[in-house]
Amino acid sequence: MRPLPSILHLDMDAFFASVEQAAKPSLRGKPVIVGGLGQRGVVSTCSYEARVFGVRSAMATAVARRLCPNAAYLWPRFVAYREISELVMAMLRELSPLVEQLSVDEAYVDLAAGPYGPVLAEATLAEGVELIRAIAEDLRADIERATGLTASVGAASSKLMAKIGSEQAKPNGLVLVTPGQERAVLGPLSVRALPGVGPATEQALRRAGLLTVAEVADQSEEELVRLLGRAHGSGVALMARGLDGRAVVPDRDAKSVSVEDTYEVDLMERDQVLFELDRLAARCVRRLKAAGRSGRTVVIKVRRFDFSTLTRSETLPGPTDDARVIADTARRLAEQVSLAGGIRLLGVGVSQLAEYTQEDLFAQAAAELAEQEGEGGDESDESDAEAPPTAAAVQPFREQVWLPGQDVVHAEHGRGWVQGSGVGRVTVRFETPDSPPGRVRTFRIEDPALTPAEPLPLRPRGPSEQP
DNA sequence: TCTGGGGTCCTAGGACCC
DNA sequence: TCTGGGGTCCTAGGACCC
Repeated sequence: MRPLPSILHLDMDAFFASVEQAAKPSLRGKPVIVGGLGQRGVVSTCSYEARVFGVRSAMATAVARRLCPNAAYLWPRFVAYREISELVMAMLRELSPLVEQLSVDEAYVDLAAGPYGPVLAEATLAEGVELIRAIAEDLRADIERATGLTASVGAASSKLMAKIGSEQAKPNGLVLVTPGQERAVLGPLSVRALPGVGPATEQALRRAGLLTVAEVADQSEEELVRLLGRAHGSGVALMARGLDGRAVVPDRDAKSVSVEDTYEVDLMERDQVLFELDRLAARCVRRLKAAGRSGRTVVIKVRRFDFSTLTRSETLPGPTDDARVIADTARRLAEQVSLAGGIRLLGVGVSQLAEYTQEDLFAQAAAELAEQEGEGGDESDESDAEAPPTAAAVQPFREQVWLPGQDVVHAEHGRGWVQGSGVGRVTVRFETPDSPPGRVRTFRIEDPALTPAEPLPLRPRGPSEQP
């Protein structure tokens, strides 16, 4: 393992909720809960003020509402989060070309591969540690200046310890694990602190009387393989001893693309299921094409009323990105599944992805052209006739839907966000990232003066607003 | 109070081939 | 007439992560 703690793990603090507080001045210092707000929604992220009430990520929103009825409940604004994420990731890339992004708000950075690498290579342990500490603190300060958001950072000689470090640093902190201190830091922690140890592994270890990382580290690898299986057992054995030689690898190509929907009311009818599979297949194909990929294996996912979940898959002779082919395969797979009791969730995915090279694109375009010219309108007419009625055909004029948290602009009152809506009214708070907390006004939902808007960039907070 | 949506990796059994 | 081992691919399910 490397002699200096030159791997950083950066994690934005309560990311979605913090973005909302930065964008919406009236929510600063208040409990904010971001997630699905429907009957079957779950919490994505909640602010630290909400955590005091026991609210947690992945909790049913219905539970959160009982624990913290006075919080602000907001739908996620992914466009805004992605913009800020790109800003932060660009800052990380200035420290090293080796940036491995784990999610929208989390990444590893290998400082040894960047501009500080040569200096670090010459440094003593004490010098190196101080330089890395300074780099990490500068980074956190830069991120806060640029976005108004705080991040926590762990620095260590391995990914494992850097991640443990950032977890311990939260919120708004830095923890640097000095090389050699790994086992001392890990030992007292719960086994759950190890990445890859979830509820099932925790239970398996608990049945063997192992609760802490130190207790796991005292077991032989053979014993852990016996308890947890080949790959997982040896992985846990190494991690518990603080051993982790994994390299920081900049982002790999995706191996699958999938989309899924949980329905507010369980689907009972076969026709409904087939219709939804068509929509999901179309969405999946849009994402596939946007990524310039095609796939060979089509998977459907079905979750029943009782939460039991199954998948069915079929591997095609060659890769495709054709919506018709994928939808037809999904429908065929659905015929193998009983609908009794109702369907809560449907998903469509594609794996065994292939790169769509230029050649493939031309080949495919030529094939499509030949198909259209050769076969005429017959085939497409037929498949259109078989297609179920679309939502638009059934309900051509959908009302404007106003989601809590959504950005809007009013012709007279300017920029604001939707605080809530119901019974034909929508309530808007008029404020922007750099305004003081704003006033609330209520409109008819079809008020033509009110329209959806793009998110505003976050501005750094002025000194007077610093806590 | 009731469980999202997007992924990754691993395991195991059966088919098929040599 | 009975009996092989190994490798690869496909399918299904499960654990885990954010």
